[in-house]
Amino acid sequence: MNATIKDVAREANVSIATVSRVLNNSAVVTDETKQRVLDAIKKTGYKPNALARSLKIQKTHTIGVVIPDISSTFYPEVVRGVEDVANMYDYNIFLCNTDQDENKEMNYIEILREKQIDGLIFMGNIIRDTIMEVFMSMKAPVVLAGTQDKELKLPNVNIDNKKAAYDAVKYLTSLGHKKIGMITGPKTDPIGGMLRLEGYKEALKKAKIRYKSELVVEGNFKVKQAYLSMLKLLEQKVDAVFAASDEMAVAAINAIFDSGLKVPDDIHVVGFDNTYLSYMFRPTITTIQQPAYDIGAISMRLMIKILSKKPIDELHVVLPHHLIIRESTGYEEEKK
Amino acid sequence: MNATIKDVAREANVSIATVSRVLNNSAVVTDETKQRVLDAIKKTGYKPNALARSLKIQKTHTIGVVIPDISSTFYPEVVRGVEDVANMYDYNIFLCNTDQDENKEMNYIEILREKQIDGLIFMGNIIRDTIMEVFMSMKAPVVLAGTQDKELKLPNVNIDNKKAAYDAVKYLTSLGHKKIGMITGPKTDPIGGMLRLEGYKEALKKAKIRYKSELVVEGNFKVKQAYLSMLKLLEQKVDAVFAASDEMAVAAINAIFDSGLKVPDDIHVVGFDNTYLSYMFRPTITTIQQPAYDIGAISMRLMIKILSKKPIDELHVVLPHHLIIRESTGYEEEKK
DNA sequence: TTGTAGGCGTTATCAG
DNA sequence: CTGATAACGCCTACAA
Repeated sequence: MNATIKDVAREANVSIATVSRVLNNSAVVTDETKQRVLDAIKKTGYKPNALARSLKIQKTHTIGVVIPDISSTFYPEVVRGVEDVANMYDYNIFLCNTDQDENKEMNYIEILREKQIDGLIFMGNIIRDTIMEVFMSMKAPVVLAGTQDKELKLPNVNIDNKKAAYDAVKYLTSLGHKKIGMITGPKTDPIGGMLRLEGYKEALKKAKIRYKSELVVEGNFKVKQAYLSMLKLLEQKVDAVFAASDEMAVAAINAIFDSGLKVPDDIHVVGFDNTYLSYMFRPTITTIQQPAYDIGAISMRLMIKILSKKPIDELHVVLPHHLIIRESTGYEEEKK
Repeated sequence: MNATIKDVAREANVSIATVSRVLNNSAVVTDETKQRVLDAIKKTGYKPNALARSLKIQKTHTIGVVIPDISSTFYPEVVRGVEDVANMYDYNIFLCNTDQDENKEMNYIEILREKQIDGLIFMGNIIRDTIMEVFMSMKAPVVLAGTQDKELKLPNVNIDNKKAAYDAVKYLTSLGHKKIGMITGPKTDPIGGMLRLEGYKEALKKAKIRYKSELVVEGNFKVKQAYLSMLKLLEQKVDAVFAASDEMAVAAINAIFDSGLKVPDDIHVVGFDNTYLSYMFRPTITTIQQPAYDIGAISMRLMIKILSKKPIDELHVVLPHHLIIRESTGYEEEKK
């Protein structure tokens, strides 16, 4: 059995209150008794029980992190960002993978509430109404990372996805391309399916290119689907493609390559996310950099602020994105 | 304020004991009162407080997962494995990134103990003596995933790293290569630095090739270092290279390529881990598949068994590895 | 400066 | 079958 505060008290010949005091230096204790307590702690090998403490003070210093899938490309970075900042402020994180499954999401949120998390950082492309309801009724604050709810009621940190897509496609038009295809995320996804598509359309409009629906195919962020999507676009004889993720861009390039064409010689490709795939893959891929780590870190920072009830200047943080130009659009990189 | 068991009791006109009973159906309760309680729960929106419960029953249904870095290639998969199984058995996981830093490791383990985790799954190339000491003195069981302690005191799940390296290099010798280089992990790493090197040596011996120390360079699993290491090996005019990780293999290939040579035409390369880099990268990379997901999943399964005090047939699980032959050693893959 | 005692929200042991 | 009540380990007025 682990030693408790009682054991320490007995050992040091003081009351448990005194022990508690030196533990939290919440009040002045004589140097002498303090030392006795410290000795007793060492002697008994006492470790405070965070459960009991949390129960009493109504804080767990724990936050829940709900993500689609830690084994995908984007999320590990953001979780790392969350965790680093959390650690900095002595918070621990519960990690939950949902696969964007509604039941799992619900279930986890329920459990996290029961475990009395102090806050929740949520990721996932879509915020369902049912989930939104729970969020609004929770006492623990919620921060959305890399997503947003329709009405922007919840604090969130994101990039400007529409503008980012706009920048990507604009670059393509600036290169003189007229027939630009796009592989989007699922239609139901407000970000990868909608905002980025809007950016694409706007860039076309700006370049006075008429939008054609047959040049847009819906992907699901998976390699296989994207590969097939690209095959369809090839039938349309596109001369450039904007994919809503790097993974889909890679799949697209492989499809192009396997069809006997070359990137960037015959077709230009732009991805999204700047996952390390985009620079490890050859040709290296022009892409939009989303600051994954920062999205996580800033989300957690925002959470800390909310938890400490500090005044918050802005509940919706928009982080900068960058277009990174690489070989897949014909840029010659200098060798290291 | 959240409703507590008391509120429910009052609402249903029963004692808190009865409420607790229906909550856990730990004893028979009349259907009628049961219904009253259920109604009261719904009405009050009561959620049990897991903290209080855990404090009482001395179990948190939470396990700590300590890993080097969730944003690296290998660990996300294994964490996913852990989490899936944990979820299956209603456990939650605390995620902790250590960067293999001793202080961080110590610190996290301390905190996890205070938070009363039921078990700990630990990853990291090296098990320091100081850490080992803590492990032995903890009441929560520890499982090592993808690592092992020198004396094999702790339960662990791994592949046979020596045999795996042996298989990789043997394949290279079977291809007729005589001058085979190796980029290892850090020397202090018992697995990536030692076991895999041993396997390399043994395969050479088996092929009656004399071991030359100048053909072995120490890497640190990072891209940059490996790139430079490969440059050194090129001076030795190796005709094949075995890298202790895929990332290092990719770096090696890039170095070879940037030096004006080609893979597999001029030099063959074998990696380790079968991260998705190895099949997304072109040329695709021959590698050893380590079942990352399974390592995580089985570790957690082992943990569950230990926690439920079931008889355990084997405390050291060895999972199968596979040599996956791809383009980097001259294999012509069929196109999808 | 230190000690006493009540309570955080549960579960579990007794009686009844 | 149900209700008091004592823990679980800690914090914190309130007293002394």
